[in-house]
Amino acid sequence: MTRKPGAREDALPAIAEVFREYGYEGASLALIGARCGLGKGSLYHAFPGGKAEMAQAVLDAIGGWFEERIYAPLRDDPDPRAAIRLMLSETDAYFRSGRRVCLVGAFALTEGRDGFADRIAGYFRDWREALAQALIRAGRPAAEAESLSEDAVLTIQGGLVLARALDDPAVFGRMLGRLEQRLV
Amino acid sequence: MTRKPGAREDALPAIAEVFREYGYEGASLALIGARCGLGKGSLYHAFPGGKAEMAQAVLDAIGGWFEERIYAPLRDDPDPRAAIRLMLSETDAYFRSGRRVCLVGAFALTEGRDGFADRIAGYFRDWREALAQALIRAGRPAAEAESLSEDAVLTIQGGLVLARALDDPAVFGRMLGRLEQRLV
DNA sequence: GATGATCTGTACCGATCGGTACAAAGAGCA
DNA sequence: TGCTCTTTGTACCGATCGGTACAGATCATC
Repeated sequence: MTRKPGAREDALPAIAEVFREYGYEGASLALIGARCGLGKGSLYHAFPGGKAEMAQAVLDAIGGWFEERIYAPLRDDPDPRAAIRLMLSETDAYFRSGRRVCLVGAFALTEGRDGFADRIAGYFRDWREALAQALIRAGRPAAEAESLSEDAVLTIQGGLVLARALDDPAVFGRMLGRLEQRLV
Repeated sequence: MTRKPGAREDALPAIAEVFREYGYEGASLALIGARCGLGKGSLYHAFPGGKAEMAQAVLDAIGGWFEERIYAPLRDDPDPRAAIRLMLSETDAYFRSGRRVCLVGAFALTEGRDGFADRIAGYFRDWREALAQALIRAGRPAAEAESLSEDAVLTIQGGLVLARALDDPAVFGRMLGRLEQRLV
């Protein structure tokens, strides 16, 4: 009888997009409801914890997506170089070649004291560790892999900030190109 | 008779800090007033345009600081390598070695449609251009200078995001170290 | 001290915030 | 068709939002 889990998953992408565009504070429930075509009743039925639960669910969904599509191959793919190239192409696709902003990064800059800090830190920590592992498996010394992976994760975030700030998505593409040279 | 300009300048650092911590939407006038010890009356006397004017004034102040301390030396210092090292040390100091967040970057991720977009874009464009000029004067080919300067500006922003997300300021220091290797 | 302009604290405005209450609507089962 | 439980829209809550009005405090000047 319970369609609840389905409704939750259906609404998540729209909610994520609102958070992405307006930030946590700027994303009002009225806006969220309008964007995913749900009244407050439905919204609070799917997310009894309100706005905070919506944000946590969105962060979890994003974390799950990256874990499955990027981190897991980075750790497990028998060809680590292929996994790294996959990471770059999936990253390019996910962020729409720089036209989309990283919600986790945006939350990191403004929020943090709302119980999101753990998820935010985990997202970046997992990314860095998975990439470091792939680099080591590709034959890099451990110290170099640590440094390179931190640099890569941070560079992607910076690329998103700058592409958005200059309103020039091409920044993101050029950054990915340089990253590929450094990584493979 | 008019102490207005003085009061404005005095309040700006506190206002900037509130915007830095809470973002534009999250920074309420009550919070701003409390933080700089000014009532709404004084606040609106100094900034008749309200919150938006406060934000613009803060962005202008930040832009002016960087112009004077970083961009101008980058363009004019007879020793471009020294100017680049100065940029790195001033950047480290300004962002408190990664403990402070870049307000311009934070605004770039969430806002933009409030008339701040020009100032935000200008801040990064000026930085990139000034650094490219220094690199060219230091003997780099133009194409390489363009690429390196874009990479540097974006890397600094990424370092701030990651340091904040992981709650680990050391990320910022390591990033500056790598940047110095690439630039000089 | 008196005067006139500047500055500031307080009260208040309508709008909107996140969140709750609840009754009507919808869906499965008999 | 009745019955039950889930789902939804709407009205509403107190709190707070950004912003305004304005009276009283403060100050320079004479």
